[in-house]
Amino acid sequence: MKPTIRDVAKMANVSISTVSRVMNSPETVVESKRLRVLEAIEHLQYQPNAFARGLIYKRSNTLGVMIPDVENPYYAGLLRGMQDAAVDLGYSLMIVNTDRSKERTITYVENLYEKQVDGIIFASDILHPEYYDIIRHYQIPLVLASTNSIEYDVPSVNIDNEKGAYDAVRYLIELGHRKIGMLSFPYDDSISGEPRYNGFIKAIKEYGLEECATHVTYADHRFESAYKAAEQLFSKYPDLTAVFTASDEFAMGAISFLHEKNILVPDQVSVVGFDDIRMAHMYVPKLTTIAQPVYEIGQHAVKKLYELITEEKVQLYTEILSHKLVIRNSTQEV
Amino acid sequence: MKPTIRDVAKMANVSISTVSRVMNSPETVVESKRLRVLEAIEHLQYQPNAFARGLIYKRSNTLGVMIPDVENPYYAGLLRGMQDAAVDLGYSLMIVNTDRSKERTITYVENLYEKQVDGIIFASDILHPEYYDIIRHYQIPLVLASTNSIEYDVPSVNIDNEKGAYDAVRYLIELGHRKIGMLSFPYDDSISGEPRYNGFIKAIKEYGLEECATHVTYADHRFESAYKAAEQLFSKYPDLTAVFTASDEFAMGAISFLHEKNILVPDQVSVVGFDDIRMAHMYVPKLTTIAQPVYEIGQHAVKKLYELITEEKVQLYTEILSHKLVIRNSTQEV
DNA sequence: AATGTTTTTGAAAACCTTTTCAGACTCATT
DNA sequence: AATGAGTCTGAAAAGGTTTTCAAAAACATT
Repeated sequence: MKPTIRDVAKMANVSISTVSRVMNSPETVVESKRLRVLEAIEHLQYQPNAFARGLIYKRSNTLGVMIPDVENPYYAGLLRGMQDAAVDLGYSLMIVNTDRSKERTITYVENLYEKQVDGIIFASDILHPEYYDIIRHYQIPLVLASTNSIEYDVPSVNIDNEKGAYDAVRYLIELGHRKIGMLSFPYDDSISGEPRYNGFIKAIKEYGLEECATHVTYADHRFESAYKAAEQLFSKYPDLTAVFTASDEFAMGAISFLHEKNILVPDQVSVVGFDDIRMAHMYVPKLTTIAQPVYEIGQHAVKKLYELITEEKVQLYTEILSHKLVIRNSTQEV
Repeated sequence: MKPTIRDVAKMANVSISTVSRVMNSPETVVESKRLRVLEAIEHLQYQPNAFARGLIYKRSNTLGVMIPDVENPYYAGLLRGMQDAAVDLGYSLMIVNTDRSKERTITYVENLYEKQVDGIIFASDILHPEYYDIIRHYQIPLVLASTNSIEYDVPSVNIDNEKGAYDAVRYLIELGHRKIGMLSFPYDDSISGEPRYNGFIKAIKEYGLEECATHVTYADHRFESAYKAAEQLFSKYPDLTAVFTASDEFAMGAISFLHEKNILVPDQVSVVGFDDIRMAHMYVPKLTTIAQPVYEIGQHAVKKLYELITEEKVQLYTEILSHKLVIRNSTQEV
């Protein structure tokens, strides 16, 4: 049996109130008793029961994290930042994979609510009305990480995806590339699909390369489909000298395809990715990419959630962290 | 304010006992009342409070997972399997990164204990006596995933690392390689360092290649240090035609190094990895590797922990899942 | 109609902690 | 020695649920 406060009290020969006080406001109990209590706690290896505490404080010191898929390396970095910040603030994390399934997601929200999480971080997916409604209804504090919402007024931490894409493409143009294609997320993905595409378009227009606007193929978020999309892209536009991809995984898909066709990267085709996942610098060639500060996004998201929980409001609603272009070996002058 | 069982009772005009019964043994309450209660629950969107329940059942339906580092892609697969199995069994997961730090790990155990997790999965690290003692003392059910313990009698799910390494090296030998090196984890890592090294040795001895036994360099678990280790290895033994690496990340480190030295893989040097992380088939070249059934390891670990929690014992103590050699493009005949 | 049996119900205790409140004790002041 | 102020302590209530137990209600049997 786990020792309870009662056992400690008995052993130290004081009331349970005194034991509680030793733990929560030790200065109010005389030294002699305090020492006895401390000794008893140590001896029994007593740890207060979080259920009983939760019942009183109505807080669990636990945060729910909803991400599409732990296996995606991009989220791993996010998680890492969240974890570290949570530990600092005395919180634990409960992580669920939504797989971008509405049904699953809603069940998980119910779960997290029942488990009395103090707040939820919803990461990297579209905040559908169904999600918003239920979280809203339960009145669970919510912040968005690596995504944002246009329709709803929810605090978020993200980067400027359009600007990131723009910077990537401009870099290619400045290297002298004129025939540039793009491997895009689906356009209806308003989080990273639409803005990255828009950034691409903006850059090419600005430099008068309107004809590139059609050099785009779409793929869902996985490597395999990026590989196929690259195949399509290059069969239609074989004279492309550069391609901007919506993620590093897409970049790898493209490079894999090109490698198989014996097209050299970067000698014949330059590729720039997005995200700067850990693997980006392990790849052959090392990827030139737009680095997202994933770790910071994760950290800031939990800090913001903490702020929301404790102050019930948040200073800075929409936080945009800055990306940067990391130049490695998958690009070169034309 | 969150609705409580009392609010439901009031609205349905019954006692709280009846409400509780509707939720836990509905057949014992007459239909008319049951319907009224159900309606009230629906209307108030009532969810029972997990703290109060936990206090009674002494269970949280939450499992603690301790892994070295979420960012390592190998663990992501593990986690995925655990998550899916946990959801099936009605459990949530609380995940912590130990960073292989003793101090941190012990604090986390205390945390998880306080949060009343029903059990702990300890993954991919050595179960130091300090860890074992504290978990043991708190009497928290424990299973090991992707690791095992020689000193202590703890249920575990793992693969046969020595056999895996042996199979990898034998494959290289059968391809005709005679000058084979290894990039090993530290030998004092008794989980994957020692057995994989031993498997290497076993294979080369069996084929009379004793002189290869010295062609080994060591690195900690990260890419960068594998890169350096590869540098050492090839500067000492430049005529190696194949190298077996203790992980896919190591394989990538080796290939990166070789690529930079303009040594072609697999044309001049064959490389075989270990783990088959998701990235392995995205790499250029796609890695030949020993595939661990990570997803299954995760799943089985959760199931085993569940068994341990509910039955207080476990059928199969040490579970060894089978690996397989996946032949891709980083190896070829000599 | 009276009795016995079974089903259904609600009151209250239990789980473990924190916190309020009032009483006991200490110490200083007259 | 009596009073007052201040410090320390323990009893009890509260938090939300499940479960036991006894009472009430429903039904069946004579």
